[in-house]
Amino acid sequence: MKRKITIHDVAKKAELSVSTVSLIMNNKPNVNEETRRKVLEIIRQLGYHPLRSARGLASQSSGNIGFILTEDHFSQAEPFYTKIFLGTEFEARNHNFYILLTTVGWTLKDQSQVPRFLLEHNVDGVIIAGKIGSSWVEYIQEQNLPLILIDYELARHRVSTIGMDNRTGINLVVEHFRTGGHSKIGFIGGDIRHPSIAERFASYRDTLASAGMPINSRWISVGEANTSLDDGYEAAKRIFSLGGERPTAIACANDAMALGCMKFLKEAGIAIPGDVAVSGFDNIEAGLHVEPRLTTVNVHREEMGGIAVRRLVEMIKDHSSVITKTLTPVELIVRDSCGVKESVSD
Amino acid sequence: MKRKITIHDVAKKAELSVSTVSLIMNNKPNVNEETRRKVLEIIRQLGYHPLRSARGLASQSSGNIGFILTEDHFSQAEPFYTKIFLGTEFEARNHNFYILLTTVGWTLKDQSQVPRFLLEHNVDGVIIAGKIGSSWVEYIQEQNLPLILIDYELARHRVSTIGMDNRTGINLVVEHFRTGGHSKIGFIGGDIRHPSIAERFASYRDTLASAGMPINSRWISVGEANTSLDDGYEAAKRIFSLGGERPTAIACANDAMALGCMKFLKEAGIAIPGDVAVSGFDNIEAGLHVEPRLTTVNVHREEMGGIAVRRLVEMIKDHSSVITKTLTPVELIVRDSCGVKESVSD
DNA sequence: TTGAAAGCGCTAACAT
DNA sequence: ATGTTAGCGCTTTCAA
Repeated sequence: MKRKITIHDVAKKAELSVSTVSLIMNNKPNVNEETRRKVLEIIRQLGYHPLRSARGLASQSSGNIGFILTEDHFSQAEPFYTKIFLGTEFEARNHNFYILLTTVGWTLKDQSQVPRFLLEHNVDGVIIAGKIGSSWVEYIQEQNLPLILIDYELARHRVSTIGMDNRTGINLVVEHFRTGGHSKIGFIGGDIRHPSIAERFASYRDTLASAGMPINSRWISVGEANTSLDDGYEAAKRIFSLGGERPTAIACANDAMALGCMKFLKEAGIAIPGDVAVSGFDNIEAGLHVEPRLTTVNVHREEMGGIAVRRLVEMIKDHSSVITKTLTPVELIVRDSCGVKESVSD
Repeated sequence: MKRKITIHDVAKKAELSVSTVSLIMNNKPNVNEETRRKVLEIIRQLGYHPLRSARGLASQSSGNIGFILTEDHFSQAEPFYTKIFLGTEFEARNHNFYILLTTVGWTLKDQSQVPRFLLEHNVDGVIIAGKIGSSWVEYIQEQNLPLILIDYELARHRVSTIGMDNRTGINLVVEHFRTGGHSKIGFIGGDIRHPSIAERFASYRDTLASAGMPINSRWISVGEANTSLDDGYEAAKRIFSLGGERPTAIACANDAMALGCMKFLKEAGIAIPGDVAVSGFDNIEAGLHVEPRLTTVNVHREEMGGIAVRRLVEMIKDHSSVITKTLTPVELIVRDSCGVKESVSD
């Protein structure tokens, strides 16, 4: 049984002390270049690799990043947050970190709910994706752990965030409708308490206002409990059950609700985009498969995860606690549900 | 600055030695019940939690499970393997393990390709999902690491696997077509070298044969390089470009290819299911959004991941190296693309 | 049933 | 620039 190769084996073969080898393993300065080269070569020959748990114990670091998602976000059919998670996994490799994933309840009620990776000091920093109770943010900050929020923010907390350019996204949509000849544009928002949704709604209003277009509250539905397909369906039903003038276009705050909206319109015999144009936000897979294909706003989900990891690794390494807010860009994707051809010029 | 609570703090407060506390932490026998209770209570009071890396170093175990995916499986648009991965994440929590994910190339070419978690002994076992080069299996087995394959197997290697009941799945599809009045049933297989696809193809032939139905090689396409939507499209084009009698139903070996097949048929002006019925396999999200909605076979992806973790944890804890092959059940999901209503009786 | 003590393999002060 | 050494916090023989 061949024993595992340790740092001592390397030191012995190099006729040096373990501390020198350790310095080299960790790319520390103050090492003779020749020595470094020699040791590196011996390490290669021996196939030496330091044991993660030994490094962890000695250096009080785990090499892991915790990723926290609320249970309902995790179990969503549409893998919006899953994509973000995979983006973190991918980027983490470039920094020699691994991601530990866990789901939690909405708020931190008692100690038994705390993820094991926090209790066992098995992560060096934490990423939280999506809307979550502030108690979690507070708990993690009390542990002095670097923290990043993705697609969420808490006004009353100093915490770095990665978001997306919601305002520009909806602005592009509404402008696209407007230049395509629409003047009666509605909005389906779902749960307006989510910061991203609120921004999208605000941008809808601002864009209409600055274009001098009418805002009709009967074309707007933002009071749903959530932002699911069913919420979109119900919202559309609400808007189109009202008498009076109807909108000719509906900007939905996400693709799921846009799909629900389309479902209702189809059932009601309202033609898309003939009678009513529809747009979404997020660019989920399903939007490609519906008939007509959904016009939407693309969000770079994997990249958001990647950026979060890069920022977090910075925070871990530099011990810097500068608060940053990063916005990732979005772009309009014109497909068939909006009935407006993309103009050649801008 | 309040120091971290260690096992010594617990021992001191309990007026016992650390070894006794350790025994209790690890649920070992030969401890006085009263002592155990007392210590447990003190642990609770102190809010003590052992440091993962310290346990790891002392016990030569990491508390992690490695999950390996080939790069192309990872980056697939349709999250088939992602679902399996999330299933492992979920189940791992029940066993106090975390999952470390990594992607690798098709074959293990040189040492620098080996995932860091293997080199650093940072996993206690490994799960591989999907088709992969045998060199990886060999490497991991050389390390004496417990290993499970999901949705793949290697005839020449002794390794435990988790699969799905491919034969029953296709059997249900073909029988459904047959009892619905179809007698000319084709098959689109894509990359027949994948064991799951091969089983589905075999089941297609067997079912037709035992029903005494004709097998027409011109209704079959199994020579594609892959199993993507495009492969399905090309396969359908091939089949329907041939002269002579055409099939009235096509069983596709997965949903992606079924979608591609439908795309071709639509473009060719062939009605679904009026002229040709289509079925898939896997039950991916997109099948719900196409028009007509896709009849398919449901596969319990998350559960496959969960079962893999349970088996692997057994292997880790018992040091048992019994080889098992587990099949998860599947079920037919009748929707609109097959034009056959589900019969009330069986 | 409990305790003493020797590591596990590495990092990081401190010394040279 | 390199070496010595004391831990990091836990598990695990072995002894009592």
